[in-house]
Amino acid sequence: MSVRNEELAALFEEFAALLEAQDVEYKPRAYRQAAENIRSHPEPVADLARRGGTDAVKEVNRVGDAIASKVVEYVETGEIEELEELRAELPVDMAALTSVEGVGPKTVGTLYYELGVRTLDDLEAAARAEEIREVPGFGAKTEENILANLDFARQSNERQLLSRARPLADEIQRHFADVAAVGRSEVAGSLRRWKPTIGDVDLLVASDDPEAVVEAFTGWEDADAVIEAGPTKASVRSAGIRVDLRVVAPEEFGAALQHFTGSRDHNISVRDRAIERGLKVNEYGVFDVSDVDDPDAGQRVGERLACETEADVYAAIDLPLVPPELREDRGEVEAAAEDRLPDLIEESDVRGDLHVHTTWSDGRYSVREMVEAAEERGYDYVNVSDHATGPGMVGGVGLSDDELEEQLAEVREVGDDADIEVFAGVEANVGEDGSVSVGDALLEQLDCVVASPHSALDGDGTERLVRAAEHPEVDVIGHPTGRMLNQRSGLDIDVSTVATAAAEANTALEINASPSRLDLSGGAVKLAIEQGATVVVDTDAHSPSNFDLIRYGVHTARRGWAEVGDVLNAWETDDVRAFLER
DNA sequence: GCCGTTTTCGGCCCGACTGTTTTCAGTCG
Repeated sequence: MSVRNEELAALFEEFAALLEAQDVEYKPRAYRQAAENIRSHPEPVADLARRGGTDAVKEVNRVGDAIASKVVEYVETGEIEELEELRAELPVDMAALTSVEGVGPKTVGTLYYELGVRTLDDLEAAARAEEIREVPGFGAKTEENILANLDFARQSNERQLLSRARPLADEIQRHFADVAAVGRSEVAGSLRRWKPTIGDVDLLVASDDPEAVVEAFTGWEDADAVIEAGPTKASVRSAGIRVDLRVVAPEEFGAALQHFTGSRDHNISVRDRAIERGLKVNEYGVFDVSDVDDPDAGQRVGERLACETEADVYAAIDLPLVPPELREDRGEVEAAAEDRLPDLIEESDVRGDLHVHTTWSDGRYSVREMVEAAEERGYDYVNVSDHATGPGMVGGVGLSDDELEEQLAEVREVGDDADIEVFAGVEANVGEDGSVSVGDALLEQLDCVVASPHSALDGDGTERLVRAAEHPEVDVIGHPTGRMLNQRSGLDIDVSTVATAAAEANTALEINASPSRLDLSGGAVKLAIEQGATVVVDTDAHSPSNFDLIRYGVHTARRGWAEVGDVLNAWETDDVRAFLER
């Protein structure tokens, strides 16, 4: 069983917290940044360690000799000696304890040394016994807050899917629409960057009367609890999701939006570039501090160059506007500086969907209904791709070759009546050995064959997907890793290897737009495109309303730097047909 | 611990809020 990036990231986050608890400076930040970059690395870092040792692991941004050798040590031995030593000195359940709102590494350290608190249960017992308020630097209020936040920490440490967070953000914005003090309001943070899962919802509001906005926010009917509320900033919990509000002056909205959209690492790159130019960037604007003795003397020191719009902020450091989806410190600042940012695909560029189900398998609408829905959306083409029977298909969902043959007749008939191109397809299963679960004779009759892994979804899937991609009748590899967000991480794949094979075989790699999948991920899409592969954004629709999920897929494609030319279903019908026939 | 068109040594993003304090540490984003 291979080591997952998530597991490595958690280790280094624990490392960072243990160091921070002991008042170590700077190292915690280095460990946290490394952890974050390992987590979001599109390929298993453990594989890098096995294949190329520390030098290969150092390819990960912000990972140097020391952390790389710890990765190798962990992959080889299952342990990191230094981490074990730190754990021995501070034997606490760091991840659980710091998941309590308001409890950080320093607090964990103090409560362990003063009261012997090691677990959430210890923490609750100490709070109930009113022991925490006796510790120097703590008081009754802190103790109450810990008790109030304990239950929430116990029940939920999952990140939220976009499909929950987006509608919640929309809901608050509707609430704000009736508040006179609210000027412009925008979603910021990871939600605006369309990360597949988000920790909280960040909202930014422009107003000359911030306190009225905070009041309207904390008084929002769906706010279950107020976490904090100051003059310009407040946080509430709603439906188990933390929502952070920040209110800024209208003339500083652009600088604030840039700041609160992040990512943290992107902003560090932006600030580094500003520092090179004698400038300072913060949430209030870009300032020329070259003639200022102490640039850190206040929030608005020096001559302000920009702040009204995000474009002004980037222009002040000689960059074009960087789209939010690219702001992950994956080379976008360098690309912007060299004027080679991609011309990203947009939702309106999508011309069809190549992965759609009907009542023939587990869809809830007929072939005709799904085709009509695609027509109504203004699509030029749609591929009917019901499940074939095979590995991973349970409960009689998948169709036999004979049944597929029957369905083919119906799809052709509907296609004859339709104003759009109707491709006859299938979603076949990729077996553990990379074989495809439908007979070649039938595959040859079909226009567009999607092949997806549905079983044995762990371990290394590279060879398996390469073999499927090289099958002459396969046109699309559906949800390549089979991951389900928050549930299973799916196959480990060497994206470059799979993408290279797919590019040579004229097989497209799917970006499955279902919010619980988003598979491939944005990082993997970027790698795939760099290898020359074509991607396709599909909704895997089981009903007409599912076609709306396309936006999650398009934004994932944008996170992968995809342009129209990279995305099969942004092409015209004839070009798609030509690709499928190759 | 990481990193380099100011550096291989000496810096490290930066500000709001809270609770505990008489000026600040910890947490969070």
